[in-house]
Amino acid sequence: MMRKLPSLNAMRAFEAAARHVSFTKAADELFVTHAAVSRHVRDLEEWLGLKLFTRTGRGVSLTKAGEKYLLQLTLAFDRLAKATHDLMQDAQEGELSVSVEEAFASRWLVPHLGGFTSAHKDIEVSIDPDDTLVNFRASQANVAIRYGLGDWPDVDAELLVRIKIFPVCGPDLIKGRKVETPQDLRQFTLLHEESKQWWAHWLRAEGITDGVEPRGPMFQGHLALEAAEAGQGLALGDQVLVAEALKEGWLIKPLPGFRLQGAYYLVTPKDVPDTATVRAFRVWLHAEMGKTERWFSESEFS
Amino acid sequence: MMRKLPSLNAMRAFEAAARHVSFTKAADELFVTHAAVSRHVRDLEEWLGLKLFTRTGRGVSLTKAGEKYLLQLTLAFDRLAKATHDLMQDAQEGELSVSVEEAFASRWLVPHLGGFTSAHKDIEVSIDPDDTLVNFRASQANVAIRYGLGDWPDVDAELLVRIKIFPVCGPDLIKGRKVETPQDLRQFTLLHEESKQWWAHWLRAEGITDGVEPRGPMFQGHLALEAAEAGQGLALGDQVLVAEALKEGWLIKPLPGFRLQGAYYLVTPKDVPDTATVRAFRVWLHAEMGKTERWFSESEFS
DNA sequence: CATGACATGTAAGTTTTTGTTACATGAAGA
DNA sequence: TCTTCATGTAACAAAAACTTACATGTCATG
Repeated sequence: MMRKLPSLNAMRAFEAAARHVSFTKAADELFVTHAAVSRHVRDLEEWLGLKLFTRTGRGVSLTKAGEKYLLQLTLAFDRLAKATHDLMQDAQEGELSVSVEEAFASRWLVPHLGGFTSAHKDIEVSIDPDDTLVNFRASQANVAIRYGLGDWPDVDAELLVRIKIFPVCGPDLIKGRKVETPQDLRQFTLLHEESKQWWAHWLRAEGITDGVEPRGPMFQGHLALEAAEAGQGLALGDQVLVAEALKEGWLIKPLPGFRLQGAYYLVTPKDVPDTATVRAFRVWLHAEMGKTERWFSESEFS
Repeated sequence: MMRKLPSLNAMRAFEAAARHVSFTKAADELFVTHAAVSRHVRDLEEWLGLKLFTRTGRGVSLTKAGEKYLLQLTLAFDRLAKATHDLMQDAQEGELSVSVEEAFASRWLVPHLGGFTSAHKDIEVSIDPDDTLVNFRASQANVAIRYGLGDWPDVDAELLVRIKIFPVCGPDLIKGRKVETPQDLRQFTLLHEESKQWWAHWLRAEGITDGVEPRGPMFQGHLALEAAEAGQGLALGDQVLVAEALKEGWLIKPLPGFRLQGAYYLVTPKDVPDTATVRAFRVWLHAEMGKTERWFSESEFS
């Protein structure tokens, strides 16, 4: 597919001059001097080997060839301009792709997202579950929500909420049993999540050095929490991920927890300004997360 | 009509890269290095504020936005290429506009042109009668045929035929009268052409200093010759313009003439190479003019 | 697993294109 | 005839485009 094309800028200058039948008006439209337009048209005529304008000392008129060319060039440049405008319009208003951990997706984002989509009917949100930090260069995601310290390289990260972790389990698991101290967990199965070694942290924070084994079944993503809801043991959850389950009574919080250094962050490509869509999502996310936090701090689980 | 457009070259580079899904192949097609393509695509993505490709370390794949954009850009660039190609094709093969003096047009070119057009059915010839030397900048003419010394500025001029002028008149004008010396013209009306003061030249060349008035009715273009054919007097003609009339007997040549310094030239814009059409016309013109010259030199009128 | 091949990314420097400025020319109108 | 309007051109300046050299990452192969 070899296209033989003259200078595209010269073609553009010709098209404007031909449309206006005036080099001066074309220059105004293109924000250059008339001399630039004159130069471009001359160069184009030379390249083509034929005359596009006849000159009359005080202006120009189109040759027949020039008229034919104008018609086609206008159509082509219109198409380029429309395609470009539509593309940017879509990006502004159309699609938002969110990269997020599986657990966060299913336990917080999906249950809450209805509020965002109903308030922004023109935005189509797609959720890209990914337990690794998004590589914005290799992904279509516009934003990511990620647990961590926020110090990832080459991205901008804005803190959403600091995390507290605590044991949770199904309400039937400890019915009729005494669970008042961390030592009381000895009799139960501790459910672990693969990517977060939080049980060891919790036990250490509670001063437990022996008697309670920090080992147990290993689950991917939010499956540890689902196993806990199914009565298979105790898992460690954070207030964001278990808020709904606590609210509904699927999980209870038998013992206190502690605040982690980590937090959830909204992550965007480094130094890339928000599109309107990303901006809207960012604003909504802060507000909605604020609601979850307020609920939790005012609840019996706090 | 303000179109907001990114760098056209960047769009072109993107389109090629997207079509090939390869920066390297696009670079090959555009005769640049991969680095230039990479730079253009990066700049375009930045301008648009969205990603057109996802990068995978060993190559690229198109985003959905990139796919949409490719579709439109291919259509637009195809149109630009086709319009350009068609235009040059037409110029090569389609149309020839010849600027020529009225007399030459009606007395030589039109009667002979059928040979050219029947041998080149794809070329549409238009004749632009103009008694002044063509200004190629302000005219649609590709070529001109012009009498003169060939030293006009800013054009290329190629000699076609040197001119001889001599008196001609209708066959009935001198019937029963003696016309053997220039002095014998005293009894007749001398018909003048406005732009060429040839009678004075002819009389001087014949050594006539008195007795024959170099004044008479003044005609535009070839009208002096037509008046001569109509029996209104004697006109001075050249072998090219009067060949047909002598051949047909509409004019006779009662007295000899002499060779002028001037000639007919084929005139083209300066330093502009022939298109195929102009080339074909040039070749034909030389051949056809050669025929006229041969006929004249072998005839009783030479 | 190491290495080579393949492909894109980037910065600095070079080349080309594009644009500006100043002056020139020609046509139209008062 | 003079002024206004519009395009043309050459020389110079600025910006865009391109190249070179080096870097990084992925994939395939031995």
